[in-house]
Formats: sequence, structure tokens, C-alpha cells
Amino acid sequence: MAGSQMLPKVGIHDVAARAGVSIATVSRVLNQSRPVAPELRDRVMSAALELGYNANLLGRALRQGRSHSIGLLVPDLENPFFATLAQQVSRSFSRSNIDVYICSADNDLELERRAIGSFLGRRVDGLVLIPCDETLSAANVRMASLSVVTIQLDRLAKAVKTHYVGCDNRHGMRLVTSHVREVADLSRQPVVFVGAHPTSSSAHERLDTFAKAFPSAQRVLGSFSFEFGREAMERLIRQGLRAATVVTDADIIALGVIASGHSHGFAIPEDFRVTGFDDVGVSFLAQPALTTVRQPVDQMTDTILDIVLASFDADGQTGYVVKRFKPTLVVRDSSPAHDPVAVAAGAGAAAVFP
Amino acid sequence: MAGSQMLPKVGIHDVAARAGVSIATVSRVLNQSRPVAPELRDRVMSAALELGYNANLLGRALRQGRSHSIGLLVPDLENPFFATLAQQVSRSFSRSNIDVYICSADNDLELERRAIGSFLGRRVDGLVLIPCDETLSAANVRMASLSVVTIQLDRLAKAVKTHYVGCDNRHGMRLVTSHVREVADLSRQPVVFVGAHPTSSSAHERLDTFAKAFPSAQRVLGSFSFEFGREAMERLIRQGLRAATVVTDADIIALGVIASGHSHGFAIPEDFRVTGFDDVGVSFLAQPALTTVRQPVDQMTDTILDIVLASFDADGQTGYVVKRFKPTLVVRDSSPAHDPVAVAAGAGAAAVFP
DNA sequence: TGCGGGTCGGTAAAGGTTTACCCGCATGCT
DNA sequence: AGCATGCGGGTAAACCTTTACCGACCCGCA
Repeated sequence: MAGSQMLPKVGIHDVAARAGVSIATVSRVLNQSRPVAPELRDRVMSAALELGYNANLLGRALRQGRSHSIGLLVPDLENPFFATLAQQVSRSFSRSNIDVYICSADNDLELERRAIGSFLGRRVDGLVLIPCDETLSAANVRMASLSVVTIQLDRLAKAVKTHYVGCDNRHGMRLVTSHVREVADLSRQPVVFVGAHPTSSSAHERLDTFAKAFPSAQRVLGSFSFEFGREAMERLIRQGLRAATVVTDADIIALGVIASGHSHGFAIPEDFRVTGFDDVGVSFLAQPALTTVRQPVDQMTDTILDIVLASFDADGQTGYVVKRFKPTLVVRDSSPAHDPVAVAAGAGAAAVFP
Repeated sequence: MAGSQMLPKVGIHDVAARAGVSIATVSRVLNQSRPVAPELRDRVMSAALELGYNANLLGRALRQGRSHSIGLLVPDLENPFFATLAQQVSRSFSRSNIDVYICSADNDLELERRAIGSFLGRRVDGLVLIPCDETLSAANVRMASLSVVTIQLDRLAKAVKTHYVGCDNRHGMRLVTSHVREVADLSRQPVVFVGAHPTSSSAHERLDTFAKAFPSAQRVLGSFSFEFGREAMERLIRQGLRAATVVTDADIIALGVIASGHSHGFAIPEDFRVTGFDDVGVSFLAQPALTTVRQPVDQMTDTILDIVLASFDADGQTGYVVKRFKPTLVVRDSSPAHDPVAVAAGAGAAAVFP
């Protein structure tokens, strides 16, 4: 299958033969690992070019014990926040010529295990993991951390000691609750929480913090998805919820909530005020633009790069890096700051609170 | 760095030693490539387990000439349609125990080239490409196709012969134009096009087909992104556009258009009717739900799997598979079928036309 | 008893690199 | 002139598997 002639694979030997030198010389020219006489260098270069030589990275990695690549495992590529993280990790590492290979665990522990196993088997130089489950993923993460520098991102399986890069979810949620409290107290409207089951550390921390601020508030729990947000809101409305503030722990959930509200003819923020978390690209295009918590993704991924690079030279047992970036509150029209009606009129603007 | 003791890597030799057998026996037990006496088999199994043996896939791939993996290169992970494709390709292949490694080219030809080179160097068994550019990516795609079974997905660089799996964009856009024409003719409202520059085959085909249906319609061109959709609509409104149908060639663009319309206080579909393309997850949550063209992603990715699997056994020069699936029109509230006002009232429903 | 064939374990080669080590040669110094 | 030095080229080992091939053993049959 696949027409054309699959060119016979050309190896370093072929190049050496054509250039009339030894394979060592070829290798040295190609990797500039040692000076080579200009004449030979040119001969090798043109031979490689003419033959269309493409180094076999398997052989190289096998020999060097380094693959010049890292693995990135996300629970779900269709979650736009993870997609953003993936894109940004790729960007950060491409600057250092390290290939980033992305896999999706599809929210499945068994797939997560298999993916990590494959990454390790292919000897990636580092592994960035967003664990599916706060507790059940621990075994998977541990497996990784025993073989290669491992960084947990965004979510943390606490049971295993690794590097961690994420944001201060409690702080972020506190920004939301205090923002929300102003209006809620004044209007005596209820506050409800719609969020993911606390099976991931981020969901856990956000829910926790919300519960501390509003101990008696109603809570509807599900998954990180549009669909869940919509269903949850449907249920709440069916139960008779009106004129409330809906705090969510992810933008994608908030978008579902808003959609459901709209489809029942409610106005936002007049009837329901809604907040999100993560500040994914779409959220400022939502109607109305979504109040949310922004994570400094660039800084996070740059930190990951630093950790991996540091692990290359200093192979001594330095401690683990645990970095929680402070997120910021981005107030938009889905939950304006003071008088909901007054502010809703002047759309478009957004205020950012540290 | 990275505390804990990085366990010394255990190889097949270690397992063999511990089980008191030869490495050949270990390999045979682990791969079930030949029967092994039950007693030895057990000894090997427990030795492998106790040592935590994890096969070095580099060695295996080097020897076998197969890596049991494929590469998937997308132009932009933050485009939700590509994210969906990626997720679904992963799902299809995971059923056959083939690892899918995803890379983002970040809409950059040089990064695309590098990523393909790396994939080839790591000897993937297949390559699924969504080329960045219809013409400029041809060289990159050709490089891939000379070494490994290559499938272009969604977008096609025509200049190079490979397998191709996508949808019939012209048919899809015709569905849109004829849907849109009813109302436009009746109301004598203008139709405008907001879409990506025709540098990718899908943008090209969609724009082309639109232009045939509405030769004199205004066209605003940019990139496949929320931001562009918003900017384009801003510009149109600033130019005085009112009461029109806005046809876009991607849901993400349509979402930007809708957001911009809203922020100027216009109602959709009353003031502006809007259509998208792709039917990404968010689009039915948009406010109002987006009329769009749905691509049969599952069938597309299953076809890709079939092509790759077929290429494994039948290595003879079978022809190229070129499969264009018929997309379907999903009419939702952003451009209701007949009387915009009447239909807009009853939200939620959606009609699908083949 | 002798022998053919089947079963199953071991040895060694191969796959494509990188790199430690060696060696020849030219240079510069005494 | 003789020797130390250093530059730059080659040879071969090593990385970790899989697997072709060989050989030992056992069973059954003539």
C-alpha cells in the first residue's frame, strides 16, 4: 500500500560510503561533536544531502540514553484549557529543541497507565502529567517518577512526591467568593456551586474553598464538560432556582450553565450571575463575557521547561519544585462588580484584580 | 534533581539472570512469540514483575523496524475542531494498541517540517497530517510520504499524492448556501462571507463554493480563530452592515462573529443570521445555537485506522485511498429555516439535513 | 535399538547510532 | 635530529531488543 517507492532507508553507513570516509567521521560532522577537516566535512554534507539522509533517532536515543523528547499526558484534549496548556508546553520546549509528544488519557486510568508506560518505554527525557484522578492516578504517577523527571501540571496526586506546577486554586476561588459575596449579601440572593466531582486536586481545592466561604450553599457536582454544565443548570432551574449566583469551577462548565440559562429565557447577569475558572479563549466571547480566574499559563510552562533542563545537568538529588502561581480574577459581564443592571449595559470592558 | 532514587534501569538481561534463563526465553515469554515451558514461564513472569521490568521500546523498534506508534500533526491544538480530531484519532488507534503521538505545528511551516522529521526519525509506523498550507506544506508532506504511510486529514496539499480523508467541503458549503438563500432572497438582505484565507484546501474549497453561489457577495478573509471572527464582524458593522446573513467557514470564526454582534447590541438571528462549519462541541451551546455543517469525525478516524492497518500487511503498491465524507447541515437558531423571528422563539431544537 | 520429528532452550547476529580508544602524521621545540 | 604534542581519522564496543539458527532432548515408531 501507499504507492510510490518507499525509498530504501539510508543510514550513516551509506553516507560514509558515498563520502569515502568512516561512519565516525560522518557522525562527527553531523553532530559537530568534534572538528573535522573542511574538505571531508563538505564531502559528508553533500553526501548526506544527496542521499536524503535522516538520522535514525531510535539508534541515537538507544546509544545516548536520551531521546531529546518529553511526553505530555492530558486527561482530555477537548477541554480547551488542557489544549491551551498543551500548545504552550510545546512552544516552550520547541525553543530548546526538545520534541513534545502529546497523548490523551481520555479520562481513563487504564489508558493513563498505558500511555505512561509507553512514554517510559520510549525513554522520554521528561514527563509532564495532568493526572486524571487525585488518588487513583497516584500509582501511575509514581511509576513515571521512578524512571524519569516527572512534573505534575495543574492537578496533583498528592500521594507521590514529584515536581508540581499549577496555580493557587484556593486563592483563585477566594477571589471569586469575595467578588460574589458583595452582590449576594446585598441582594440576599442564593449562591450555588456547579462543578466537577472533587476527584482531581484542582476540583477538590476549588470546591473546598467555596464550601468554606458558603458553607450552606447548594452544590451540584459532575464532570469538567459543557454537557454537565448544561444539565446541572437545567436541573437547578427545574427545581425552581431563580435570581441566583452560579459559581462554577471551570469555564467550560460555566458556558454550559449560561447556555442552559439562555435557553430558558433568562437573562445573564440580570437573572443569573455566573463565574468560571481558567480563562480559556472562548470565555471572553461568551454572551455575556465570562467572569473568570486567569492562570498564568506562559509562566507555568516556562517553569516546567526550567525544571526539565535543570534535571539534565544537575542529576544530584535536588529537592522537588512545587510552584503555585497566583491566579487573577477577571471580572466581566456575566457577574459585574456592583449593580448588575447598571454595569451590564456597558459591555466589553473587563477589570482584572490580582 | 528529581529526588528519590531513579531506579537503575532493568533490562531483559537482569530478568533473565534472576529467572535463571536466557534472554531469548525472557523475550519469548513476554511477547508470547513461542511456547515456553510453564515452569520457566512462571519464573520469568515473577522475575519481571519483581524487578519492575519495562521493555525498552527503542531497542524493540530498532530491531523490528516497527515502533507500534503513529504520529499526528495538527496545525493548532487550540482549534477545537482539531482537538476533536486528535482525540478521536487517539481513540480509534488505541483499540489496536497503537500509540498515537500528537504534535502541534503551531501554524508554522518550519515547525511542521521539524515535527515531521522527528516523527520519521523515530520511525513511526504511520503519519497523519493536517497540513498548514495547501501549497507550501507540499514539500513537508512529500518528505513524509516517501518514508512512511501518510494520510492527509481534513486539509489536502494536492501537489503530493497520499491518502486523504476529509469531508466534501463543497457539498457542505452548498448545503449552507442553499439554506441561506431562501431567506436572503425573500428579505433581499445581503449575504457576506467571513472566513480563513484560502491557503488551506478546506478554506479554499469552502470559499470557492460560496463564491460560486454568491458571486458578488462581500468577503472578509483572515485566520481560523475566534479573534479574527470578532475583528471581521467589528469591521463589517463599522462599515455599516446591518440585517445580513454572515456565512463563515468555521465554527470558531462564527463564534467570534456572534460575540461581536452581541457586543454591539444586535440580536441574532433577527439582525444577523450566522452559520458555521465543523460542528464543534461548543457551537450548540452558543447563544443562539449555531447552524453549522457536521463532519462525521468517527467515520473519518476509523477510515484512517483502516488505511494504516492495511498498509501493514499488504505492502504492495495498492493505490491511494481518497475518501471524502458527506457532511450534513445542522440547522439551529443562529439561522432558522424560514421566518427568522417566528422560529427564533422556539429555541433548542435542531434539524439535520443530509 | 535406531532414527525421524517435534518441542523448547540457548547463542549470536542484527538493527543504527555515538563515542572511547587507538594510531598516524605533522608540527614545533630543544 | 629527536621527541612531545596535538589534530583528526578509523575501529570497535555498547545501547536493548528480537529472532534466525543450532542443538539437546524426548517421544514414538519401525
